Amino acid sequence: MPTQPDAVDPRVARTRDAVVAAVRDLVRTAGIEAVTHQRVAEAAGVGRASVYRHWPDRTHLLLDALADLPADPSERPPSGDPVADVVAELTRLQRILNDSPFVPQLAALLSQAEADGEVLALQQRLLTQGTARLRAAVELGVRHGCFPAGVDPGTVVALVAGPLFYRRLLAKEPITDELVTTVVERLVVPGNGPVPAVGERAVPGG
Amino acid sequence: MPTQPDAVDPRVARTRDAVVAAVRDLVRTAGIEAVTHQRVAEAAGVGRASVYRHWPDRTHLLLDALADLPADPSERPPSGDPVADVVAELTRLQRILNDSPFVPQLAALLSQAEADGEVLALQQRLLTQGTARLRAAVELGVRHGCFPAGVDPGTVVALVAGPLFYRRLLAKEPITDELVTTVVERLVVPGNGPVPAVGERAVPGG
DNA sequence: TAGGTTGCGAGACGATTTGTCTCAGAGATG
DNA sequence: CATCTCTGAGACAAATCGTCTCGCAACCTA
Repeated sequence: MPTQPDAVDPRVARTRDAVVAAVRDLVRTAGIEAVTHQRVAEAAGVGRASVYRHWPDRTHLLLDALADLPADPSERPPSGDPVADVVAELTRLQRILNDSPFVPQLAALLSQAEADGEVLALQQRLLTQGTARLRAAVELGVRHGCFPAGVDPGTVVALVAGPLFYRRLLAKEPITDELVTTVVERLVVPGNGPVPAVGERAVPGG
Repeated sequence: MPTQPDAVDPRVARTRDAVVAAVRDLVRTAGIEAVTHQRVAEAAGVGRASVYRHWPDRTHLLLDALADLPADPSERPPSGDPVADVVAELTRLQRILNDSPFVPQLAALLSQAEADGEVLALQQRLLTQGTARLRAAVELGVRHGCFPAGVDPGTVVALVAGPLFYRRLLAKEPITDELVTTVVERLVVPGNGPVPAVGERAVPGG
């Protein structure tokens, strides 16, 4: 009978944190292959039985470690200007994707989702919640006429977010300001809203 | 001393083909995790020792199985019209990505590439050769003024190919003609070239 | 067709890994 | 302080890994 619903034995929290951190580390440095109860236990400085106790199989080990999107300290409420909000969201995505530890986790997640239903569900949930604000800004922009009408918002999201993921996941290059700028420039209906500079207007023209 | 440099013992070819097919099957149906010398041997109907003989480790097993991009029967030489060529390439990419067996392989490749240098090299090579014609069309289009000037061709490639990969790899939805059309519409400099309808340009009669 | 070569499947083998279990002790709770 | 509960250590069987050997059949060459 727990005195408080949220009360967690500090020992449990300790092992949990150590293990999750170790799994993330392993995914980043040695690939998803390396995630094994044994190796995780060693890396976390934790008994092997303790790992089995809390995570009966690899999937749950990965689920817990990949479940959190990296927190973004610079989150701001939507400004109401669709273009500015899309730029803000893309810049946020740029920062997250350029942050190196995240990419191997993402790749592992995608790969694992292809074969594991539970991981697939997690991946879809993360994608939905990660692109929620981008989608909101896009829908607003379509209504305001800043973005082309008659196009499925989901298509627009793919249109603007896709290039960033491509750069980082496929081409394995950092996402430049130029890419973000170009993506938005290409999207905005001409004459229907200036494209604000990303940071300091990265590329002045040529 | 082989009489001919290309002469391959039929027995070797037989096991090789069976094993490569089995690995592809395993990646598709059970995930990259399932790719084990043992399971591959069983699935291929081949002795375990034979698998070890030709593929000393998992990496080489995966390399050989993932090395080939799916052949595209409808490859046509570039028409010289940049817009038409970009559409043709994107349609080709659309077909390849919508072909389900390929996506799990791709996801596995990306994930593995994060931790394995050899796989990374292969992935980069495949990407380069897979987007070569798209890049050529893009560069031509930039020179002709159909596409915005002053933009890095690599950026443009990310711009048009990214959304397709996003749709399939992240959103896990099939790539619609609408997406392809919108991607190209958004790219072409207004008034500098009509966007051909995707449906009409795709496989004739198909 | 005959003879030497070579890859094959089968399986033995020790080492390692996996998943489960027990147990004593440290740490948390009240 | 007394009572739980989680932990680390390690035992244990089962499964897997990587290597090896062997006899056989398929292959190539003459």
